[in-house]
Amino acid sequence: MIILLSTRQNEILKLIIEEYGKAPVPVGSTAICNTLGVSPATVRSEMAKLEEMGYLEKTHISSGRIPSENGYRYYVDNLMKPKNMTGEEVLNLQRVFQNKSLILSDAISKSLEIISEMTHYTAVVLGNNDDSRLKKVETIPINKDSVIAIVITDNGHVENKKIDIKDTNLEEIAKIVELINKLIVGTPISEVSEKLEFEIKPIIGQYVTNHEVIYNAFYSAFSDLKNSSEMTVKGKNNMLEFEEFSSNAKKIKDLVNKLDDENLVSSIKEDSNGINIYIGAENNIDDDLTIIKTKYNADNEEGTLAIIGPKRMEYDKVVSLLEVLKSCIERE
Amino acid sequence: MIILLSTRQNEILKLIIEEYGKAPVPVGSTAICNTLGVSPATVRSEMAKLEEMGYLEKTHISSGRIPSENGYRYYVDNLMKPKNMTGEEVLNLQRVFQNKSLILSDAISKSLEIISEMTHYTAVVLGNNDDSRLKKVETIPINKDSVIAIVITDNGHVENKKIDIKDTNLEEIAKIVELINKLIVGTPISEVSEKLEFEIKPIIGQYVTNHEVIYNAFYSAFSDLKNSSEMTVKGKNNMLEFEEFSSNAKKIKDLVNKLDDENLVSSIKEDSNGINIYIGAENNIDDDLTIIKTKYNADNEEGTLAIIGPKRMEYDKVVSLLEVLKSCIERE
DNA sequence: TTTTAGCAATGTCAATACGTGAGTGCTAAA
DNA sequence: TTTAGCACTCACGTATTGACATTGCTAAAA
Repeated sequence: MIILLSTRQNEILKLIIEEYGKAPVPVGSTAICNTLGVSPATVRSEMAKLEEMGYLEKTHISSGRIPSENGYRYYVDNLMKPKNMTGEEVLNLQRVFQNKSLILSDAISKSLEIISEMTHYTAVVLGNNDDSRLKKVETIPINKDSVIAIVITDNGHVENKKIDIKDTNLEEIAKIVELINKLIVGTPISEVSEKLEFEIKPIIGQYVTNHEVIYNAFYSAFSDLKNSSEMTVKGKNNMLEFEEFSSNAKKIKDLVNKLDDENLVSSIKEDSNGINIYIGAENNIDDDLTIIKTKYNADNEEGTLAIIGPKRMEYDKVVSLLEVLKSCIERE
Repeated sequence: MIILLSTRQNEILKLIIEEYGKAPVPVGSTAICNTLGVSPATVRSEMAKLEEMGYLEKTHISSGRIPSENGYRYYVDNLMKPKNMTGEEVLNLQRVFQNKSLILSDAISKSLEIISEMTHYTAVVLGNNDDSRLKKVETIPINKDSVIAIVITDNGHVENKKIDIKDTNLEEIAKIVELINKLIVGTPISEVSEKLEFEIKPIIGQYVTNHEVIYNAFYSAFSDLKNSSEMTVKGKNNMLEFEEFSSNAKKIKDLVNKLDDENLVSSIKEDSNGINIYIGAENNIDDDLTIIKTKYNADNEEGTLAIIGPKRMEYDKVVSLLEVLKSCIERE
């Protein structure tokens, strides 16, 4: 149920959000009365109404107001306008994608670095190459004791494992490699481990005596590829410098740990298409943070982009940046 | 100039260091008088002498004593005895190196993880594969627009780059790969970029029209290998939990940034053989930390191990652990 | 009916003061 | 040489205070 606000109330909410975005200090009536052309008392009575409706909060009885999560929600849904990016900033992002020697995931990672420096927020990409398929496996002997097994997907990701060949020999390895290349190349990475287990293992078990070592090496290379959900975080420590956190030791440790924990950040994975905004308690990471994320979907590679910032972050700017970035990726 | 201490003074210094190791609280005379079998007053007069000699400090005029950096230095040089590790702990480390499917650097990284969990300190390895040589390069086409260039060293490290082949063709790439494999395989990684530039580039420049893209891909793969000084940090956030830091927001941010900065940590690289201990100001990272490090030198791979902890860290334990680890690596 | 001026009320923040407890140095006796 | 006793010092936690910002309310003004 959306409660409609008067034009002036909209304006006040927006002003408070903008003001609070500059510094996490409660905004008083005098601070914004000039912009509105009314007296502080008038602003105060409007503020009281906005508070009653749940869009503003006080930190204590005689403090100014801060936006509540509902307030931000209302702002994001009704008040926010896409921010026009200057050509310069957008250009920098686009340039990254014109560099053809970068594979897609590197280009994304580079552009997130740019965004995190620009905004001082934290930028995350979770690639899950769901659609990529096994392109080729190969072994290269490096000395008398070991060979390197190399596994490549059709979107250019490479994994490698060392195989100890003391208990086997090159011919047996060659046989297995041939088998894999014949039977399971083209299989989606997600299924490749199973295929190895149920289609290849029974065969090699019959005529390769010491197949365990080789089997294990490929198995683990495949799992690595599958799990290379490849989380890249840029500007992780940016978050520590925001005033609302920077002098709170406990919060800082908390944030450092949360942003280091791969599982926690990867829990922001499932959502609809488009740009999704999770304000405070709406995300399951931290009530003091907002996470804005979107899926991307290039040819054969999909993933999630996310920008993490304090709740008072510049929503309009981040949304616009993500839109630009997403279109860069998908135009690839 | 070493000032000799009486047996009792040695004992007091050692007790204070041990006590202060448990918690960063100044140690008073009563806390250790029982162990020594003398009255607090006696301990106090000895403490006063130790302070005058520079081995102890007070935080304020009526506080207990804490060890000074000189005190730790004296302890490390004269008092500390290698700590006997329990079989269990050592065994865990050794097991890692018996797993033949791990290349050396992965085994080291895994064992540092064990150590950092065990000690709650931060563990770092700086591998610089000075002696490794180029084993093979290879290209694998993944779609009509691009091939993946793969570069392998004789100690099993693999790098890969995407090459955009819009402006060239597979045959030309094959020629270049053949050339590289003929002419510069076996070259130390450190020299391989030069060789590429001065021996290969002139040749391919003559008869491969669009060689720039291919050349650049290999050049950048080689540089990546060379610069894969591959710093691995385990237990980075452990440091934040030590009482002397855990409630100091500024210090925590400071530590997080320092431990994130690759250059800063890699400045702990050059030293003599054996185990080196840098207490507080002796290291150039942080006056409140001690860094214990040692070089390792396996067949064709060398690097540096380091354990970072608060100044009151368990010196004996860390030294013993590093000795065990070093011998594990060098026995490989 | 809406807006505003005026004012009491309330809470933050920084500075100050106070009491307690831990620990020291010193001195004189054991 | 060691120890008991005592005055002294400082950190730390808990009030106390005053200055300041800001609110809500009320009554007058627009």
